[in-house]
Amino acid sequence: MKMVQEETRKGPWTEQEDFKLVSFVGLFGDRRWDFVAKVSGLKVEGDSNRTGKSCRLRWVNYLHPGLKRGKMTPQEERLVLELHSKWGNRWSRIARKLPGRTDNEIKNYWRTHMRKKAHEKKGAVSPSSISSNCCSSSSNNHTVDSFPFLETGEESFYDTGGPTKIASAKKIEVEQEGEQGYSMDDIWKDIALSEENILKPVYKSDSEEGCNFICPLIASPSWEYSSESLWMMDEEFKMFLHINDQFISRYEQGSASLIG
DNA sequence: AACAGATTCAACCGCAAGATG
DNA sequence: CCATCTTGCGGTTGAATCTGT
Repeated sequence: MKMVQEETRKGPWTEQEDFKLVSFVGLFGDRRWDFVAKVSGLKVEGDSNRTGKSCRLRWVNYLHPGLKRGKMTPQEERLVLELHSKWGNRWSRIARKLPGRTDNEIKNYWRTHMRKKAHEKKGAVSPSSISSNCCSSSSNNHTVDSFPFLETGEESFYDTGGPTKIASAKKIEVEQEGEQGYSMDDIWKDIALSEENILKPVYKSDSEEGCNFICPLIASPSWEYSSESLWMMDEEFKMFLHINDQFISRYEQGSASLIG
């Protein structure tokens, strides 16, 4: 209810901010965060509501279409333990091995895990660390070896081009609690629709299953870095802003009708 | 039902590395 | 080569939520 103070912390992101960010990342790709923050209006000149850094974080940890939500599976837990024993606190590196999970999430998980472990140790001293710990429960038929993506290179899941690969490795289901009036799923759908109507993008029609991954608005790798065409000049850019306004007003309508 | 303590998770910060001019 | 800017990473914080009493 009561939101965070506005002194140093900018506080939680609003749905509208999310929508703006998603829209502009779709247009410009998930690089150049400072630029995205500025053109989306999230970062106001002089004021610094949402820095590029902040936008990136929000995208990576929450808005990225490939994100899994919900609890870690026993297999994932085991993998985290395994990799952490190998690499230590290299969270981003570990996260690359767990498609759909972010370094932040893993980091948080680890903290929780360590706390639990510390508690357990209080009761019983068990040197049997990682592999025998937490996840060796009955349901755990998978071993680390069963993760096919372990064999692949360390392509970052955050890469916009990544989800396609991830989708083929593992179907990701996004759990929606349903408590949000306008979930990210809805936003993505909405964007996809808007896109069809307005932008006529290059669309991967063969990717039904991975609709969480392959949002048509996400800049495809093929043009993401072609800087000359991408980083357009004023007039063209104004066009984009105009289009985005349409997105936002569409969103606001939808949101308002849900909120009441 | 009410409270306290524990847990979860989104967000921020500082720093370092890489990119760019 | 150097200065500046941007991005990414790991650590930390604190509000929200859950759980036990």
